[in-house]
Amino acid sequence: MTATATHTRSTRKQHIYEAAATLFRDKGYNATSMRDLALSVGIEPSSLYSHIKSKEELLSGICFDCGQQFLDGVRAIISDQSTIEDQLRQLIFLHVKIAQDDITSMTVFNDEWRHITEPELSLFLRMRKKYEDDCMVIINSGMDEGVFRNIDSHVVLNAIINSTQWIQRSKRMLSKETGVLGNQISDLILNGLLQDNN
Amino acid sequence: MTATATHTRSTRKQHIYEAAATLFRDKGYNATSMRDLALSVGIEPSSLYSHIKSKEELLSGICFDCGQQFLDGVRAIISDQSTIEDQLRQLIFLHVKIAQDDITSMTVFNDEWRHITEPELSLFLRMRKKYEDDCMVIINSGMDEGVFRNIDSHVVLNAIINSTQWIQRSKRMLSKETGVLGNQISDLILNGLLQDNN
DNA sequence: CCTACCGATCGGTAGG
DNA sequence: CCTACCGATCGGTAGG
Repeated sequence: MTATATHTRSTRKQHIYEAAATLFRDKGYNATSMRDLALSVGIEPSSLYSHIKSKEELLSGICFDCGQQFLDGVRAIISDQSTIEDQLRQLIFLHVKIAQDDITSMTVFNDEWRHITEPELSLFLRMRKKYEDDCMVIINSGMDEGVFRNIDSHVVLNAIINSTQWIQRSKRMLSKETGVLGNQISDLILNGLLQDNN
Repeated sequence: MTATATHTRSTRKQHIYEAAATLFRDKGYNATSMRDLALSVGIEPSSLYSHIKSKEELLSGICFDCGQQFLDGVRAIISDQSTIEDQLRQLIFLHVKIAQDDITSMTVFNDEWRHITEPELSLFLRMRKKYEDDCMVIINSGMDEGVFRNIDSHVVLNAIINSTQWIQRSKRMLSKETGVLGNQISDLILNGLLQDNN
């Protein structure tokens, strides 16, 4: 629904966004120059400005798009009426899937968002907070129902979010099947590392 | 043991390193100018070069120091002869402690190391790899002994490393007592989120 | 530790 | 989409 949402971009604009996401991922936002980007797209640096307003617009556009993917995902999970354990599994799968499929957006979303400036920064942080709150609903429900143990919910939230964040940097994990990897991470978080001593 | 190890720095040099670590943490390496740093230290930009060789030296120095802390820590854990479960707990405590105590170095170590250039970059990556290998020794021993369940050890390693990484960005977690927070994270990773159904 | 200064590079604009 | 170009800022050096 944002002004820069994917489906409203022309093909060329889309191409520029994807090249920018790749460069931001590899070199970081500040280390990527508009000349780097132009070279990667195959036009002169000044020609970029026929398609985009500024370098900053690229960054915030990428971050908002990725954030929207997470928001849509968690809302679909909450509204479908599975068991709480299953919802937590789905939440982990959502993270694994986005990390594997949308690798350029994901790294920028995780690492480079802090270079967004106001007023977009506040909007972005609000979006991120809304997402975390939605995740918290699942975690807290599980504790209320007695399905989950009573651990500081912030610790749990961050364990989930961060246990999938490194995937994007590991070739080994990117090529792993989403279902297998998702189950391994879910299993670790839900059942723990210790062998059951029955 | 590195040439830039903390104990070999003069007080002024030390002051510059700490100011740099804080700025790199807050704005990122590329967005921090030597003029920013000079202002923070209270001298003219060019005067910085009486104490340090280059901006890059600051970055790699900070990263190597933090890496050394981790290496020393994990080696102490391995060489002391506790149970495997206890060693894993100590490993998580090590991460919590460094994240809470050495907050400026830690963020730079986690986020900004990729701006190190060769030949230091290779050295840094080798150091990081050595640390991960040491951690793997603990995880794999636990699985061999049958104490830990058989989960992809890379998944486990990253869950541990990343489950403590976010601490540095949370005021709430920085002010929490190390022992309490360390136990909560250890408990989650060792026993899982699910309530035992006895 | 300072003044003075350098070449390189930056994001972006004018005008077509 | 290009040529030509701008003011600002960068990391770093010379010389004292």
